Amino acid sequence: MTAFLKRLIACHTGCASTGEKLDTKDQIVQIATELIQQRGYQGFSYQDIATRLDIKKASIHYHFPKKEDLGVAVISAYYQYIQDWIGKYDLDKMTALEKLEQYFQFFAETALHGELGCVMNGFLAESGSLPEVLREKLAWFEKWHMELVTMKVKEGLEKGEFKKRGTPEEQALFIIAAAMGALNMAQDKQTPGVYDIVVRQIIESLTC
Amino acid sequence: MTAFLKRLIACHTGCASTGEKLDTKDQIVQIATELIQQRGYQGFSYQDIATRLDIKKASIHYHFPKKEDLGVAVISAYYQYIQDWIGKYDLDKMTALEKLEQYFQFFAETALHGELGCVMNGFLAESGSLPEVLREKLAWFEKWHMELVTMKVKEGLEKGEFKKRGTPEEQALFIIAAAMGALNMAQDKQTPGVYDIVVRQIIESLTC
DNA sequence: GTCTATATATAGATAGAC
DNA sequence: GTCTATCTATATATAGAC
Repeated sequence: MTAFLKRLIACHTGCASTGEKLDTKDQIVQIATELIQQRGYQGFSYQDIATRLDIKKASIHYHFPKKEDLGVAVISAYYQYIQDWIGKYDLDKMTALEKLEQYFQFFAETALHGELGCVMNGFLAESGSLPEVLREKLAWFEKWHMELVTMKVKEGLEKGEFKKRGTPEEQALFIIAAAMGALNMAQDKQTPGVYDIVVRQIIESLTC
Repeated sequence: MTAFLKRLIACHTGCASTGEKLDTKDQIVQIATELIQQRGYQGFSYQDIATRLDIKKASIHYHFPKKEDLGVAVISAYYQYIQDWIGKYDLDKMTALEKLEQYFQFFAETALHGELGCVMNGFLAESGSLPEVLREKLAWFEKWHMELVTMKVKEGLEKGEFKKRGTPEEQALFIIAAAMGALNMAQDKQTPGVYDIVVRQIIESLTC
């Protein structure tokens, strides 16, 4: 497990006892991530973070002069987090389906299995009022995200594990949309286990 | 076409020429809906609406004393809008698939086929900071939404139009998640036609 | 029903001391 | 790197005149 992952999980589970000391800058990114998942980008303030860390707002401006700098850092960290997660596995020994299941799993863990929303949704839902630099970073992430899933779909099709429906890109789009939508729905706590249910439906529709 | 639908579309297409005069209260709800789709609930202010209508903030407070009152009204209007839409059709003569396609179509129209995001996502993505009354209204809407789609799935299963995968509720959850996710993804303008692509994938996975 | 005026709180951000 | 102090803008909301 990578350092950032440890930190993210440590924070999500109560900010305690990983034995690893975090510097303030990382802690800020970590807390901002969580707040964006709960409230969206505009829904958190430097004061919220300052209160949690028991420091002052001005200290946060030292690390991230503008709020959009922090927003960009959150997306970068999230990207790195996923890359690290993937790096943990021996991809050569896995089937395409196992790789896709792994994808669903880390997607779920970043949201604590529905306790929090999808990080990207916290930005996307407000994209009409996001600063340009954030919209660009968001587009950059989503492009990479699409490529990641498209690769997995292509592999599954080549190996005959997945059923072909439209182009691989279209199937990837469908997978991402369903997974993101499920994480978002999980937030209103109406249907426990939405995410797992939706993931099972996606896999079934891909394989049989 | 119902009055509200006319109004909503009129607003979305430039607030002009339906021949129908709207009262201020309806116009406020209309504009708030659009702003929530673009920026989320916290992303718009009474000032934004006042500027568009060329009135003062205080006038909006007359109609909706608190912002959460306006938020609740937006959800109610959206519910009514969908009900009215459904009422336009002769449901007896339609197949289950046609009914589902109709559902996807009005879902798309409320978001101008991807020009705007999903109304509910504008709330859901920020649910961690929503006033209690709004969270309740949101849950009420989503419960109804689920029942609506579940009914359509059940009908399709009974008629043999849809393939069974898990329970009808699980299939409905999957359909809603994918559709909502697609509308949200459409906002970053990266992949033109995401919504239509995803809808086609959903239908294919249901029927073959 | 809309206005002016105002209250109060909080936002993002900067300057400069330690 | 964190602090105090402060600036400026804007948010939600209310009171009372027209």
